[in-house]
Amino acid sequence: MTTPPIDTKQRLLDTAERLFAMNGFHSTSLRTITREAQANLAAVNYHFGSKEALMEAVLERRLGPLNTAREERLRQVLDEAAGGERSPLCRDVLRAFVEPTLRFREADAGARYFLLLVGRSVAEADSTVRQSFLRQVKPIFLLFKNALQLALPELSETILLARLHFTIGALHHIMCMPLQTGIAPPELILNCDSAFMLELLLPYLTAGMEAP
Amino acid sequence: MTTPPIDTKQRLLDTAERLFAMNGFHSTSLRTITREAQANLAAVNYHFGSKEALMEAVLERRLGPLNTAREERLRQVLDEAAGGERSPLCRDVLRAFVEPTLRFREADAGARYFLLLVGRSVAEADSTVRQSFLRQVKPIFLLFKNALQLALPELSETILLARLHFTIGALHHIMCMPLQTGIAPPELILNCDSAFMLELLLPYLTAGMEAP
DNA sequence: GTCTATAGATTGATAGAC
DNA sequence: GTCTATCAATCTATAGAC
Repeated sequence: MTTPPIDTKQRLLDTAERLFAMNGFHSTSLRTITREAQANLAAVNYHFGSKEALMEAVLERRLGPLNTAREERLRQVLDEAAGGERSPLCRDVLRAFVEPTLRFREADAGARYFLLLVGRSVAEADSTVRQSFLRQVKPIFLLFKNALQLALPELSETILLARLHFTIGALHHIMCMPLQTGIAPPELILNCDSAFMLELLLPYLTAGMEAP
Repeated sequence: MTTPPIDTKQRLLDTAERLFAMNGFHSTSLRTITREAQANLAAVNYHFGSKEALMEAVLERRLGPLNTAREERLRQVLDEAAGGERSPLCRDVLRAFVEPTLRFREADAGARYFLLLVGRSVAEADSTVRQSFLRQVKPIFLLFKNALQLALPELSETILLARLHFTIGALHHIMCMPLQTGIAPPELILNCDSAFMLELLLPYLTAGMEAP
């Protein structure tokens, strides 16, 4: 066979994921993507319809499974707590969000690029890209907001929402920084393993969320 | 006089600040900037030399004064503590960073756009823009890192650096979200006042930083 | 300093052969 | 599905008149 190891559509997704994450949506041209994916310039429009549809597909491919994993972990936590009628622990709820993310990060090299892309997509200035991302995370966001309200019933909704946003911000920021030069500490660079990162994140996020 | 109320250079800075913040560096063309600033297309290259130099100037104009204010507040905190030989309080160090930022936010409408731009610049995919921003915040970052090491001598440098990054992430995220639709809570939107925001931020950040 | 005009390059998208 | 060729629109930057 002279066909490449994986099909064109997959190669386009992998390449676009990496390039969008590293250089941004607007700075990455279809020419660059198709060249590096060893595909024809017209391939993106044939397989996806447009550059924006390609970005949407890049997000969807990984966000689907990741959010499913988060949802299942959260359900476990809630079931264990609601079997009795106790509230879930804040730390367990946070772990149900963070741990699948970090575990996901170790799946393959592309996943790491993807998380970099996610970290950047919230702050993305282009409204098409940002809205596409927000649309895909809104359901899981609301699920965790509700779980946290069970864990911390004494907090007003305003304070809880604000703290959830701080949490998301901290998490996304740390997924962005590792690939960057300069300010980021070497221990947090690309090769940092998930267990270590989780040990750094969980105490900080839990303490912040439970602050008086 | 038929000359406009403020000179062209200022109008270009104001307009670029707003458009870069709202739509991003790459999605904002010199044509759009000069049109909205009621200046000629060639004006940017005459006054600044290039589009990138314009961005650099936009960042410099506000980051200079803001960082000076942060530095002075930090010096006060350190002086009060070191006059005796006590360590500064973590909360006071954090407040020295956050409060000038929020106060700055109320100065004028442009400042609010600027903080949105700052929130986006850390995660910016374009390396020129990101590097330009990081270069301008690195000194103040190191100053606060040192102050926090005085406040929390029991933390290892790795943990402290990680937590400082989480803090920066939470702060920048919340400066980005307010102008966005969808997920952000209405209370955190554009019109949220600084005192309220400070009351939300400080307990969260302090608790996270001081976590066991 | 401000303007017009344009160079020079790059972009996303598509038509049509194979 | 893949390819070539190309369109039409965009962009930054600059040269040169006023």
